[in-house]
Amino acid sequence: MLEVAPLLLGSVLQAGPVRVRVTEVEAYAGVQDPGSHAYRGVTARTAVMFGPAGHAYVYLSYGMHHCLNVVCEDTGVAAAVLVRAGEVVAGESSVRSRRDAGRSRPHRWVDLARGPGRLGSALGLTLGHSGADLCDPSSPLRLLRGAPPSPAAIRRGPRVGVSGPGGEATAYPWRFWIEGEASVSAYRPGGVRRRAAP
DNA sequence: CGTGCGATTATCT
DNA sequence: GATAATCGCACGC
Repeated sequence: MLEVAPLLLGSVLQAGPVRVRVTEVEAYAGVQDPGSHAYRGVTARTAVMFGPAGHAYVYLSYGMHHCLNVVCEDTGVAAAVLVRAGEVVAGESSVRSRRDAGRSRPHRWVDLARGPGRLGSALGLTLGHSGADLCDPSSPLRLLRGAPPSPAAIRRGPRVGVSGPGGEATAYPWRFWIEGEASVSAYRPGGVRRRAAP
């Protein structure tokens, strides 16, 4: 799975007219990872994470954000990669009709899919997308190959937003992103954001 | 420019 | 009934 995560960088997600190039991902193991939804075993929600690789796991975060994971490993082994950010490369008008609705000022282009919740909104995800086969041409949500980034531009660091007393974020440095991408540059690359240097 | 908090609901105990 | 893999805005300096 840790081998698959960086390979997702640069690939393209497609939902209807919208296409998003992935620039940031985060890996989650299954029962041995306290930060994973699969940590407590199989439930109705997490069942797809125990299914075959190449399917989508979509969940609702904080009651309002739909976040997308790509299931890795084979049936019986829970592992997934959370897609944290990307850049809109097609269908921008469809994205703006959702993202800019009821807002006084439009988003900057790089903000349209920066962050897991925003990316889910950009793609128009719903819980109905959970379990979709990303490799099936008839699926509403697909994963296409894109130009891979330069291997030298790939960075790795602590995960974001993982709760737990032991600091699981630093225990598993499983966040991967493309250095120099505008859609990730503001996302505390390398871990904690520093204040101005002394 | 940095920090703090409210929104809103599926899911699990 | 509590919790959560977040976001956007308000406010204080």
